[in-house]
Amino acid sequence: MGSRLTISTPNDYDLVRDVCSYGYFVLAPNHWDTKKHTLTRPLHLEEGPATAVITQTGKGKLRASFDRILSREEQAQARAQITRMLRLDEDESHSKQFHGVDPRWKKSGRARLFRSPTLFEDVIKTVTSCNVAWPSTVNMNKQMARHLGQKGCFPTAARVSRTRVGTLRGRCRVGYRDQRIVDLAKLFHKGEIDEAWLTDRSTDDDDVFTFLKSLPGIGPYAAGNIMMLLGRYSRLAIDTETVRHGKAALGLKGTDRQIIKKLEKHYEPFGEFKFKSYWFELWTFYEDYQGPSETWDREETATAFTAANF
DNA sequence: GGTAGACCTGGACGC
DNA sequence: GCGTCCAGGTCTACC
Repeated sequence: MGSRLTISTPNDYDLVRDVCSYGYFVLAPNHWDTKKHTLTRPLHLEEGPATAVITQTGKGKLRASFDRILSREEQAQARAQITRMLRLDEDESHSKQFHGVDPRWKKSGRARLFRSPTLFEDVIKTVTSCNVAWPSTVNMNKQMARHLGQKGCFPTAARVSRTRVGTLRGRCRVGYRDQRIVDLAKLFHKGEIDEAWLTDRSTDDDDVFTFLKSLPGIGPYAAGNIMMLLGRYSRLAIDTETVRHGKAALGLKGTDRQIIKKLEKHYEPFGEFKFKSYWFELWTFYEDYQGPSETWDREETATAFTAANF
């Protein structure tokens, strides 16, 4: 029997709703159990990998059960990673502020977007989502966890920085992203990505955006997406899905360039929460087609979430 | 500052 | 079952 941690959450936290809120929850090594409503996730800790099964035990309370005993230090590390992943740092007042700006989500309570236990994983997952259909993103993450991750964990920056580009391409099927992924891992491993500066509220959004765009493999879309993952929601991450959403859900007309301008204008009133307003609109559209997100299974989304199905 | 073409994978489609 | 086409965001070279 392993360690069990009780984790306090904001009162409005809902594990089912708040985990199943962004596509990364179905990407390896995350496993969402669609029946038991638990999140299983292997974490890198000081003495090696440990897998957590996270369940909601009541209002404001989660339980994380591990497959081995954790030291005191490891318990603190696990808490920190789970807090980041589940966005437990965004308290009720943050949700209320968002719902004040965009009341459409007040009833459902949607306010948080699932992310990864580390910024490195978020950045690599973003790169694997660029210029590919969703099934390839699913596969790249699955293969990286399988071939490079210790006991099924997502690989660390140190491990990826030592990996040959041919291995990433051949085994993990990342294609031309191979060199960019290794270069990003080296930057993280050498400590050249200053996470404290990126998350500091006094750092300007424009400066963060400019810095992110200077990283290998990160363009305007990826930088906008990583800003969301850093908790900065003042920008959109515009890709072909955004344009499709503008046409299909908002009825916008014109060339892609014109539609993008109209989208920027459409989301302008949501100010600091633009990304959330956009994302929950898009998410609702996906749920209308595929059913509630808590019923989505990784393998099913890999086949169901193709452009042809939208 | 704007744009064309290359990059790689996997799904869709035609035969 | 095989071959071909296409979608997807970033990067480089060029105007």
